[in-house]
Amino acid sequence: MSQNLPLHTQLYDAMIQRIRSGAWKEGDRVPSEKSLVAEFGTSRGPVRQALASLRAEGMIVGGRGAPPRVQRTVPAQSFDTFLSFTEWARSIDRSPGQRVIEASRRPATEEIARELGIAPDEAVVEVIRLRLLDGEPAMIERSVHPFWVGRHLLAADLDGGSIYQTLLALHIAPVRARHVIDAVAAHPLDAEWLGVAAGSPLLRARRVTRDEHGGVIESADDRYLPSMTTFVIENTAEHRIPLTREPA
Amino acid sequence: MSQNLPLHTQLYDAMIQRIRSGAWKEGDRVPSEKSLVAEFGTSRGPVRQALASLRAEGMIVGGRGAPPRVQRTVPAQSFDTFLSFTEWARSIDRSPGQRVIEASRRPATEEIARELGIAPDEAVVEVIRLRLLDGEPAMIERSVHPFWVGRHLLAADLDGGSIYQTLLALHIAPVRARHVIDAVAAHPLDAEWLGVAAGSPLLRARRVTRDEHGGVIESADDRYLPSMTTFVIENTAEHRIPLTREPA
DNA sequence: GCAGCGAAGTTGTCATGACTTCTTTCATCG
DNA sequence: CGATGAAAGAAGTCATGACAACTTCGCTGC
Repeated sequence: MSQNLPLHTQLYDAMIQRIRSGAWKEGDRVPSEKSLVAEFGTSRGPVRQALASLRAEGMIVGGRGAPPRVQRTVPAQSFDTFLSFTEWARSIDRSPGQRVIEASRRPATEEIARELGIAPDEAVVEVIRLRLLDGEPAMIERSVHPFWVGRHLLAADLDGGSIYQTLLALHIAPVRARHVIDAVAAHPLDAEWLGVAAGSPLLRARRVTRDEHGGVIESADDRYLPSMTTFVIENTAEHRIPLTREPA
Repeated sequence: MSQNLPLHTQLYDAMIQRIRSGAWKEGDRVPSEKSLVAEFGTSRGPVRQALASLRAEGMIVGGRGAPPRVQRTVPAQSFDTFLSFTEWARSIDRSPGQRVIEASRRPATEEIARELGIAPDEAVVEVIRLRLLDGEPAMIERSVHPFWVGRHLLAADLDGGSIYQTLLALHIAPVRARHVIDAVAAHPLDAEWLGVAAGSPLLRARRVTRDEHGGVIESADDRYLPSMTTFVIENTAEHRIPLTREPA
């Protein structure tokens, strides 16, 4: 499969494989570093680096004199999966669906210009979509893109494909995102699309996605039906994660 | 201050200090590993380990041929700060407050028994508190503890101290937590305490906290006023974090 | 003045060896 | 038979040395 990857990456992949395949079961002790070194024929460095990666994801815990144990067999969702509704739905074996409510080009308001890091009145492209999970409404996604990104979307087949996939094909790759999560009451229009009463509580995730140079690719406002979707975060005393509780 | 800590920990602390003090400014290049090695008089290992920790927290980015840059000067909130309302409020320079609405001992319902990993009808202690930020209502916290934990709380000065601090003093230390985040409509009672209309959207975080042995210390249901508090998460393509979007 | 190229510097990766600290296990003693 | 303690095993920590891959910057030629 992959021959030119660093050793520690190959080891990591091999270990993930064993955990997923059940060769290393949940609660099991992982083989000792010494035996792993012997098996893979490397030095201790790469082995420890691979184990450290697993540990950082919470796949294994413990150690300090004793071999670590397998903690979780389900890995944290990758960046892709967390950013793309389509990828996510597929990863949990649900069929994604969507209805484009609006796709328009317009000048940026002052607020949007600030969020996207562009000048006011520069053109932006706004896409509003209703997202479905197994045919049922799950969330409303409102995303605003600067024109250099958005122009590709106006031309694309929004009903069929995923925005994320479309952009990837154009080598516009998101590498960093910041999510602000809170709750809002459903606007009458949102409520109609989602099939709930106006004023119902919705879980809102506002997202700013950036490319490798720090340029903003999109500013999105996702409103989930809490009965369909939740966010789950795990936290340990050892590992700080980029999660903060902030005053509004 | 600390003399017996591992070298890489000391280096990490020193670097954090420099970032916070502004010696290393945001956007700056971090000194090269070679110069850090020379300055601290260690080998490259501990230096790289310290840098790796900073990187895992998103404090520095880049590298690969070029010295890394300082990305963020505000560290991710520590486990303590994220778990304890009191600690959190203090860390953002707001004064925490609270009113105990209820503190009671009762037999566990089936659902609560399952969450806490105890037998149904075993005793549990439930504490319901209104939490204030600068005197204003910010959230309602409902926490349920197994009796071996809760009995200390019934005896403690709940109005004055923090549950977290109380438990720490008893060597009951949370080390792992799982948060499920969604949105709910305010119950009439909650609404009254929080000073909003019944049915208003609230940001709900359900939390299960465990000790080092995996035993459940508390199962909590926090309901935040979205106008007072939000959760912020940062995500990069390189680092997976224990964050998932899940179907409800 | 600008583009392209090459050298130097820096980080990524890996091996080896050694010591410390903690856990586990097992044998021994009460 | 249980508790205690010693020994063995394992992970944590650190140093040293080396090479590869990448970035940056200055120099040269156009």
